[in-house]
Amino acid sequence: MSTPTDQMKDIVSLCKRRGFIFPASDIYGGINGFWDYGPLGTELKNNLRDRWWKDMVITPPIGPDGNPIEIVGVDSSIIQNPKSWEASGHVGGFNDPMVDCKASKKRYRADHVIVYSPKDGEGHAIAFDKDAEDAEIEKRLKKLTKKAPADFTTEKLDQLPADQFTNIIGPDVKEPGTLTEPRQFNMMFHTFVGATAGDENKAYLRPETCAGIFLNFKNVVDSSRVRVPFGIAQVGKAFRNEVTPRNFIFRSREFEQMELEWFCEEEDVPMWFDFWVDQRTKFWESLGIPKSSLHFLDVPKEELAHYSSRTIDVEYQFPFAAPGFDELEGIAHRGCFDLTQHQEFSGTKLEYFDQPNNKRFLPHVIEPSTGLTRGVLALLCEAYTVDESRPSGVYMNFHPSMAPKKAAILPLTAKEDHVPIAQKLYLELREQFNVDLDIKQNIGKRYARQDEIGTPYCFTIDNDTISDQTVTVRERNTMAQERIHLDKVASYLREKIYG
RNA sequence: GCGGGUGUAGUUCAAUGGUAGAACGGCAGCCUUCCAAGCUGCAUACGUGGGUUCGAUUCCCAUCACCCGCUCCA
Repeated sequence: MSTPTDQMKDIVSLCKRRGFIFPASDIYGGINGFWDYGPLGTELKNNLRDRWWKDMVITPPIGPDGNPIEIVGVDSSIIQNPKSWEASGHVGGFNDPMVDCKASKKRYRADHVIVYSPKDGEGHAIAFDKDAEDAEIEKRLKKLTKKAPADFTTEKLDQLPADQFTNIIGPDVKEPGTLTEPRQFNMMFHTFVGATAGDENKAYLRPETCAGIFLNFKNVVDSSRVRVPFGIAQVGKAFRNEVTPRNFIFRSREFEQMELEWFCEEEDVPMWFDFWVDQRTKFWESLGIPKSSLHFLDVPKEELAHYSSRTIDVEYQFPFAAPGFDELEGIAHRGCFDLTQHQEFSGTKLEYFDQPNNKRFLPHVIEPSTGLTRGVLALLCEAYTVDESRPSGVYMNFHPSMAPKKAAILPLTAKEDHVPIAQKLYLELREQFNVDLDIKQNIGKRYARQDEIGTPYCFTIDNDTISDQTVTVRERNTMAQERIHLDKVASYLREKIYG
């Protein structure tokens, strides 16, 4: 019986064996939280990225009014003026000092620990979690110090100097001195702009791509003739110093996002929100992710990010999450938080002027934001199909439009008669499709190899090809074969991939 | 960051205090008219760094990476 863990291991090793994904810096022993994309993984990732870009920017969906909606793209810098991250809330929210307790092995946010210090300076100070009940506090204080709450002053732990920590009894222990010094956990990678390193030229690698969209909102409006409602799309790398990178490329420290910021009027938010949830669902389904593998989580109010009043997470049933789901995409109503913040911090007016109605306002934003690299992982997991009955034992059931290789051209033998025809077909097809020409070894071995990298079609040239100009098409999932004319191969492929 | 586990070829595994084998995969060739056939040959590994030892892939320590459980995931 194959467990979800086994399945992830199998997927990871197939990815390495066939050149989808490698550990980054592999020959140096790797580096935690980073992965490299090999020849096939790069094709797969590009296919997903290009399809998203096409669906957003080149052929955006038809809106509720029957007309195509308007979306333009940008490609912003990974490093921006550091003030932009103060405005977005990342500098404040991403830098929480944490303390560890050596005895209880627990970790606390320093500002979430309340310390009761005795007013008379006698005895130990007692620490509590910020959510501790009054009765519980009173009881524990009495037990440990025989004093009442009124005999103490209270402060947050991050307000106290670290040299006093030796006198503090941690929230989950009975002896003092088990709390470590507060440590900064910088979720944002930082770097320095220019040759000298110092606080005055400190900068950050973006922890999300969307900020670059908001920073360019005015430039796009001024230069592109877009009118609300409209969207700005961006694909790019983002970086987060995750505490625990886990689950292959699911949570890595360098990853890639595909984000759309949809700017609309506040009163239209509910309509557009539903519109985008629907559109994004259709997107994943069209790539071969069945609705049954997806789950839609209306994020509870208390778990919403600081900027959002409503978020729906589109979750996928990753093997490591089974029987649960984990986040693939988030569709968030960000209100006008970002434009408001950037307007305030930058001092630049970002209001949109609606000329026909002669009004100025900050548009509200719906943000469908998905991890490109998480999407790749979902495609890999979904495609991975065990089939003991075939030589490879497994095949990758990629949707033809996502498959790294669309077809393989295989001369049945390496004899002189078959190879030239195969080469000619290959040279024709590669102008339109990413295809392989594979001449060596027996045909079964070559089919098996293509199965394992998820190539949906193989065209085989045999003696009949010489006499009647037909080739065998071998379909990956069914292994069924049919003959079609050489002239029809390109249109056949086009129909299967895009039709 | 904590606790537990693992680390031998590209992959999956084996053996061993006296420097390593297999299967599959890869490459080259023979043979092949449709699913890893058969035959021949070739290449490739003890994560890294210390220590113990005459000698370490094996024992010990550290480190790194991966997996599981916590923690974290704005």
